[in-house]
Amino acid sequence: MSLPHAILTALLEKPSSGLELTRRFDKSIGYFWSATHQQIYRELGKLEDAGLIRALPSPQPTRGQRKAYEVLPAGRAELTAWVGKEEDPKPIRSALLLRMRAAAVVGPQGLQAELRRHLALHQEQLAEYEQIEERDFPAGRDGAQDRMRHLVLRGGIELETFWIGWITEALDTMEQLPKSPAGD
Amino acid sequence: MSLPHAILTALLEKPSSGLELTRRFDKSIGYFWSATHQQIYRELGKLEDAGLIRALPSPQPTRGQRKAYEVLPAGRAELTAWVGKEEDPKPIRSALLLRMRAAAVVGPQGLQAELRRHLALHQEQLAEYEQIEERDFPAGRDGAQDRMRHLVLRGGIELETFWIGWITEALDTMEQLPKSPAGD
DNA sequence: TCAGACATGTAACAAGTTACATGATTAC
DNA sequence: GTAATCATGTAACTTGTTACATGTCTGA
Repeated sequence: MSLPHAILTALLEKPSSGLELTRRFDKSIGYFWSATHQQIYRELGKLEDAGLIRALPSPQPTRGQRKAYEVLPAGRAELTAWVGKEEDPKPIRSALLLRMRAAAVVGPQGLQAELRRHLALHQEQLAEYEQIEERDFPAGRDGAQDRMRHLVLRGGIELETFWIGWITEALDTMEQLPKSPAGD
Repeated sequence: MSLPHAILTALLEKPSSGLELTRRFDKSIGYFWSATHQQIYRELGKLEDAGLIRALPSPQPTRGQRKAYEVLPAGRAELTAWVGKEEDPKPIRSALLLRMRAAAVVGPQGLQAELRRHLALHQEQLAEYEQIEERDFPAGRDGAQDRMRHLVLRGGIELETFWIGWITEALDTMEQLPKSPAGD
């Protein structure tokens, strides 16, 4: 149940239309909560019905015409309550770790190439985050908002760093393995 | 599309019934791919229909009576193909990072307590993994299977370590913050 | 015999994904 | 006027979650 809260956060930062939100989810917000435009439109509808947001008054908001939303007090209250709510961390779901386990059973054919490909992707992502860090969080700026947003970015950076480390470790290990598939 | 492959892996390691699988998902496999018994039964049905697994011959497998499955050659082939297939990493979805970003907008009320709670949970999980590591991967054992399964566990350990580090960092930062909510 | 554990399953729903449909605006 | 882009939306489907229903087996 986090998508509505992601949208509320984004709209509080800046009232936007569905497509603008989609674009912002492709960038910053989507770095830790991704969503497609279909999900976003569906959720905007629900949030509006629930009275948490409203469409900004505009000419005639028909199909094809831009419709921007802003957060209502009830929406801000809902988000505020959610920030401190007890909610257990969801168990990890990593297809890559799963594939490694499967490889232990049926042999690693092809997995090394995949690992190398993922390594490159994570390195790219890390580079992107580090660029954002340099640009948006130079030493010195330290308002409360800045620090918290910097923490979020640090999370992304450290996660990518973890993956790069693990994949490197995995590749090292697998290179030392005999070529034949692991038999039971 | 990983649940079927998680099940195939588990069944190759050891033919099992639905409930046994559920138990194994609560432990080892579920550490990186969780599933409830309802998901598992549904998926077992599909895999059987697809001819990838079959029920082991048994008395009369009616409702309420144990029904064990084993993997057929087609199932092993499917899993083998999947291990090396190109499949991009899924974007991260972290409610905790999202809550931090929301806190930057509506203020951090309650978030610190949540962070402390999560910190404790992650520390517990890490301790559990480290116990498993000691028990199952003592220095010396180094078959190909062992090494790959050890890598998977290392992934879990390093991920928990990442979270512990990040949350600690976050708590440090937030303790230095002024008490008032972050205004826009 | 009946309580409790074991075991499989249904149903309804929520969330996420994929493909496509429709209308408005702009630039040529 | 028509192609490209902007913008909102529907529909169908898959995956994951929650609550509950049903049958079997074991031991007190």
